[in-house]
Amino acid sequence: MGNEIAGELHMPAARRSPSQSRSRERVERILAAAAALIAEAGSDAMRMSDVAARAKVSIGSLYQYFPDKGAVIRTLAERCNAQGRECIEEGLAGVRDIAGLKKAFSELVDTYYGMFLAEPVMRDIWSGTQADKELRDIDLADSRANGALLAEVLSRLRPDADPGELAHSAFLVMHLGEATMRLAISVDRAEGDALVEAYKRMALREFES
Amino acid sequence: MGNEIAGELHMPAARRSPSQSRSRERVERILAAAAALIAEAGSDAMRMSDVAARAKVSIGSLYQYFPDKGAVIRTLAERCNAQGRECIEEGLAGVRDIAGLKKAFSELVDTYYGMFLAEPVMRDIWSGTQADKELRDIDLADSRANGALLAEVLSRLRPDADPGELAHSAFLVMHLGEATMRLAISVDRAEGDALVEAYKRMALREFES
DNA sequence: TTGCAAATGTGAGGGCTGCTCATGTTTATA
DNA sequence: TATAAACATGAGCAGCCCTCACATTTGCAA
Repeated sequence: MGNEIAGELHMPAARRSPSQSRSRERVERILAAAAALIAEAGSDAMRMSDVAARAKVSIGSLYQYFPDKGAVIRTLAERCNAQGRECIEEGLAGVRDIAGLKKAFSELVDTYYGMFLAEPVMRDIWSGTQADKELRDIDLADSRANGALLAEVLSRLRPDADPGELAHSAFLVMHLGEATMRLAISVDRAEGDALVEAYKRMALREFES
Repeated sequence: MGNEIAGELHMPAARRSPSQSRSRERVERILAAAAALIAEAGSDAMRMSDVAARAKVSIGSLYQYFPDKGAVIRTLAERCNAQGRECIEEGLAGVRDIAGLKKAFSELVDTYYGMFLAEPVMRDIWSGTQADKELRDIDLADSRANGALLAEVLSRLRPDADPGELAHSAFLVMHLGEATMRLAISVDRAEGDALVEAYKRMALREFES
């Protein structure tokens, strides 16, 4: 509440801002330990005491940099999102026409799907435990940001269309993309692939007309 | 694990099957108390001790009918789903052509949206805490069941189309419908309405061609 | 009605986990 | 080298889910 300290790169909910390089390293060790534990057994089974132990840090230290367990997970989540956003920005960068957008979007979906399949942390955080309201807010902000990127391209390619409607459409397409990923990794691989393909068809059609 | 007792109407995870009418009443009181507490502060803040107190039942009794906290929530969730499924079955019953399907689907989406907006329990369970893996499985089964209803109608109206593809498409449309509802109630009303409209356009287009 | 077994009800307390805080240690600065 | 501020530590507190040994009620046969 009364924290006036400015957030650094993906250190949103820090209780004490690490000003010495030693503690920067500590924070990284904590996050690495948390990621490893989540990859092993999921964020629900992750115990704060285990995180501290694996990071070779006392629980007290842990709580000096993260106000609670959720904050650790949220920090990891935001790093995942930042990585994803970078992909999207890159992918949409050179788009010149609708055909190009379709191609770029299609490839982006595949890339994202691959990331969801390969990254246990990403899978756990987004497909799994969303108990935290703040995590859902982060998810929402992510969809919004990604939707804005898409909407920008779309409104450039279709200047005659209503910008507001375009924005809603782009937001929804991005959000439903995430939902599709979550669904796809919850079922067997073959069905997941088919569902992702079905999503692509739906989304691409949205770019036409 | 070793429970051979058959599940009754929406009593899936019961530890002891209520054979006396008195205990039926008790179970209903427990569920009503849980629903009320969820409506007030969300399932995350719901304490088992509070549920027992409000239902005028001891905690021990509570745990005779529900193996754990998740089971209470899941039972409530399945009741919601059953209610929703009934709506969908009714809505799709008289459909004779694609135009009729579009109209029925559009109305169904509005009905569902209204339910999400009005029912705090539904909102909490589906948009909120999905910490439980088994809850997500219930969600998935629900989408699948609803998707099957839609796929049946679709394959009747378009006998030439590939049934497998149709099934995937219907499953996805239903699941993304839920995702859209969750999204819509997370933002302000005006934007939520617009997003639901955008979803409808996307979904209806899926029924054509 | 009475007596007995099975079903049902009870709530103090066990166990686990997130988190705090009083105390000790290291670092930066003069 | 002295002093203050930043940083580190881990025993223990608080709170919650759930169990279990014991009490009560119900169904039913004698």
